[in-house]
Amino acid sequence: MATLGDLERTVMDLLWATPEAMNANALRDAIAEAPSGQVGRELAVTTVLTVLSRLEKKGLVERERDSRPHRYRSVTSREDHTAELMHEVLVTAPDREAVLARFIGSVTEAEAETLRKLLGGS
Amino acid sequence: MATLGDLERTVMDLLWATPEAMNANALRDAIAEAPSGQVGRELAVTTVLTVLSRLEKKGLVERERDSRPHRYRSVTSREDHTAELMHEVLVTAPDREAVLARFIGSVTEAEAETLRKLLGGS
DNA sequence: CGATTTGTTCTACGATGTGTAGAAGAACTT
DNA sequence: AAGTTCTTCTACACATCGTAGAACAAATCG
Repeated sequence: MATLGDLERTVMDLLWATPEAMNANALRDAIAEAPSGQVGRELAVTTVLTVLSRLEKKGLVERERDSRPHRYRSVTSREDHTAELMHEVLVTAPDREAVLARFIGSVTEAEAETLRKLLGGS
Repeated sequence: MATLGDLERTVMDLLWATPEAMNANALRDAIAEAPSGQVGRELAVTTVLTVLSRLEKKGLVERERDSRPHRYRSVTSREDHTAELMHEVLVTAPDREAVLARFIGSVTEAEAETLRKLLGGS
């Protein structure tokens, strides 16, 4: 289960929020600009680069090696990634139907409505 | 996100599979008896106890302190726990509806059918 | 009750993951 | 070629987890 650290998470949030690829400096600045309510996140660029390398190794990020300040981009959308994670969690249990039953009880009515629509045909 | 280690996971699986509370020795033996395909898991009882304490601190396990060989029991069912985890994952994304849409695409037809039934009335 | 056995808690160490960043190396700009 | 800008290497501290011995507590047996 690919669980992310705080900084890794922050970086992914920024990359997910930005369609274009970003370089390490832009990320560094974005993190400094009150990204998630944190105060004083004046990180060294190398810190950001380290995290990006780790995220790349985890397959969450890919980089354009040709453009000189390398530019980084998330491999999947946040939604895809989250859905995939949810599925990974689901399949850890032998009785998936039972899990889904409990799960349904925890979503809001609006979400339930969405699910009904999505499940409509088939 | 409470992510479990391998041994922690093995212990939880055993506790989840057993309705009655178990003591550390019984768990130790159960782990030794080819619990998950592993070979040679001849653990010391203290190892099991340490893991149980950690699981207790994480709120996944509770113990009967009065019965002398303390007996341990999972606090929630595996299904509840898994569903809760799925929900935790879901709410990490701002656009939950989009996540659900992706998620639906990843479940089997049987599971989709279950969901339809569960969502039926409202 | 004192000794032995059984069970629990404390302490600890190695491995791995993560936040953090300096030092060293590579590449681009004049 | 020299300086500037980036990237990669190396490193360290801290947390988590697997693992278990040592120390301490409780029950049991003579």
